[in-house]
Amino acid sequence: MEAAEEKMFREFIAGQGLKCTPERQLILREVFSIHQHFEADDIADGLRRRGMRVSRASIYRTLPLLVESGLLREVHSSEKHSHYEHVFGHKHHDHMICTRCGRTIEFTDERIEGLQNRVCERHGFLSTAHTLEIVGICKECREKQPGLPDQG
Amino acid sequence: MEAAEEKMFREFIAGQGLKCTPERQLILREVFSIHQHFEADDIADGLRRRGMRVSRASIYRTLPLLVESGLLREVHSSEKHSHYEHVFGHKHHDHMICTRCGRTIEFTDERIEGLQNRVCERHGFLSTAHTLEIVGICKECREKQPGLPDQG
DNA sequence: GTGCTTGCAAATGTTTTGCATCTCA
DNA sequence: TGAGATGCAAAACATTTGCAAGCAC
Repeated sequence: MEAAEEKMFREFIAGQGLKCTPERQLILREVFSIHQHFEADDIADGLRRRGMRVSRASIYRTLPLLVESGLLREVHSSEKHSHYEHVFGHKHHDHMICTRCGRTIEFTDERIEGLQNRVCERHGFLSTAHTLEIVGICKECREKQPGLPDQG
Repeated sequence: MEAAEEKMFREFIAGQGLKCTPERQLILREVFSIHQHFEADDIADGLRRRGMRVSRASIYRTLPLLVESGLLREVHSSEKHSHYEHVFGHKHHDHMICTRCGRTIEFTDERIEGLQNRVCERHGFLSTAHTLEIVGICKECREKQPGLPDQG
């Protein structure tokens, strides 16, 4: 049976008058087989490892489609190249990123979400997505290195 | 009289055992003469236009120093290359970015800030910075094109 | 004087694009 | 059958780096 994200993508593709090619399906499956943040090259590697050959160009052409369709979103503002994560099948969440160890901690806070909506309403802004990233030093790294300041 | 940001930078530079070169000062001044978001190339262009020659390499080497010193921060998660904005002399704020017209609306919400700090405390995370970007469609664009959904 | 900096040019790495060929709808 | 896709290789960019020469401290 077809995965729900494949159905969604298929519908999006059709709705745009585009075509559902085997390459796009392979990319989609690979994308949803990775349960963490990834970049274009991870998809290329993953497919190659399984012996499926899809050109980088197609990957770079497909990822924006997945973002447009709402299945993916871009994350990680400070990195040099684009990173993505699933949207579909994952509850919305935000990130805390540790600058010491690189760990990413996901969190959600309904009250923050609510206040964001209020801000949008106040400005007449129709929100389609948002990204909240807090960078700093995680608990483990702080414990490893005492003497760091308290909450800044 | 020397601008406050120059003094801060000078102190940071000295504190790191680095040197205060004319190139670094030119870059700093150019950075603080731009009152909007910018990228490395804008600095190169600006300096060139005024007949000051500083190599791109020096700009790329200096911007990270300005970020480290706390005078700049990186913004714009979805763009391909790094964008910056002043921190010094500007109250912290977040962004709403319109996908129709590209407009950036700055806002602050003390309650959101407060909740972010709470989340950090709860996770034992020491926050050094954060970025909140809401993307969507601004009031003006919505009014120009009725029929868009309400708050999504 | 020494070590950090600079500029240049070459290298790197990611993403985009032109084009001939192919294929889904 | 025709618009849209693909793969390839080249191009386009942004950013980094090695190195010799220069300059701040």
